[in-house]
Amino acid sequence: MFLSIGDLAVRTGVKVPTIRYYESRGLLAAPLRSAGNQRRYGRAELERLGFIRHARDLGFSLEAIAALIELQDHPDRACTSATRIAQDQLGAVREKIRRLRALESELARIAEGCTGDGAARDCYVLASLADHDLCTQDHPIEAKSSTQVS
Amino acid sequence: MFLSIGDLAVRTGVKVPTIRYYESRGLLAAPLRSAGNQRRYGRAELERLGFIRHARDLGFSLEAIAALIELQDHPDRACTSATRIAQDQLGAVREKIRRLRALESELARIAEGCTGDGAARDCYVLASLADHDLCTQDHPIEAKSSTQVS
DNA sequence: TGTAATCTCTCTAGTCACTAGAGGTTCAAG
DNA sequence: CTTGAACCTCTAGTGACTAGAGAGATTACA
Repeated sequence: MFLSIGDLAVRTGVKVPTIRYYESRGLLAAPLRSAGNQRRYGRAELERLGFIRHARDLGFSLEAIAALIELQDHPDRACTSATRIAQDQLGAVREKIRRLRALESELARIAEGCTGDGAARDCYVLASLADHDLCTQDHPIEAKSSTQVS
Repeated sequence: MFLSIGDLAVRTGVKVPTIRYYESRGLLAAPLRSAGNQRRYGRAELERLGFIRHARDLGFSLEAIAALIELQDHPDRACTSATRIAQDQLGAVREKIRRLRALESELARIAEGCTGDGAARDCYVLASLADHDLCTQDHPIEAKSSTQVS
C-alpha cells in the first residue's frame, strides 16, 4: 500500500494542505518519499491521520492531540493524562453549550422582537444592542477557551 | 466629558489595544486628539463602543457589527437587514449548540468509559479516538461557520 | 515515445479578532 | 520639576488552517 498525499486525503477526508500542515506541526512524522520527492504513505499513517481527524471533529486542539499521540506511542504509560484531556474537553464543551444557550435566548428575544418592516430608528434589534439594560439576562463577560466548533 | 483611551477601556470593559484595533478596522471613527496626540473620547464614542461590546458578547462578527453600525448611522433606512443579521446569528448559534450537544454525548461516553488507572494500551479514550466505529452517533464532518464563542 | 492533464512540491501570505512587545512620548500627581 | 503611569506607533505572533504562485512529478492514453 503506497498512497500519495491525495489518496490519503480522499481516504481520510483531510485536505492535502492540511496533511502537510499536520506534518509541519509534528503530528504526522515525515513520510517516505518517491524518487521524485513526493510523499508516500502506508497503513500506519492512514490510521494516525484517522485518529487526528476524529479527535479534531470532537474539538480537541492540536496540542491536546499531540499529547494523545505521544501516549499512543508509549502504550506502557498510564492513561491518566488521556482521561484528563478528554474530561477537560468535555468540560469545555459543556461550558460552551451553557454560554451559547444564554446567547440563544437573548438573540431570540432580540430577533423576534422586531418585525423588520420599520425604519432603523425604531429597530428593536439596534435598540437592544445599544442598551444593555434591555437584556433580560446577563450574558457572559468574555472568557477564554480554545475549543473550536468550526 | 473627555475620556482617555484608558478611561474608555475601564468604562466599557474593552481593552485598550482592542479599542485601537476597532479604530483601525473602521468600527470606531478616529477620535479627537490632545495636544500631545493622545486620543480623547466623548459620550458618542462611549455609546458606540458599548454597542460593539454588547454585539461582540452576543457573538456577532466585526463585519456584522459594521453593517449594524452603518444602519444606526442612517436611521431612515429600513431595518430589514438588521433583523436578518440577528436572525442569521441566531441560526448560527442554534446550529452550534446542536453540534456541541452531539460532541458532548460522544465525549461523555469516551471520557466516562475509562477509569484512567490502566495502561495506555488499554485506554478506552485512545481506542475510541482511533476507531470511529466505536461512535454511537456520528458527529459532523467539518462545516464552516464564523461565530465565535470565545 | 510523446504529450497533456493532473498531481505534487515548497514557499509565502492571508484569514479572524485580537494580544504582546519594543522603543519612544505625554500626562498628571506630588 | 520630577517621577511613573499611561499613551503613542509599529511589527509580529496566536490557532488551524486556506489560497496562490511557480515549478517539478506522475499517470493515462495515443
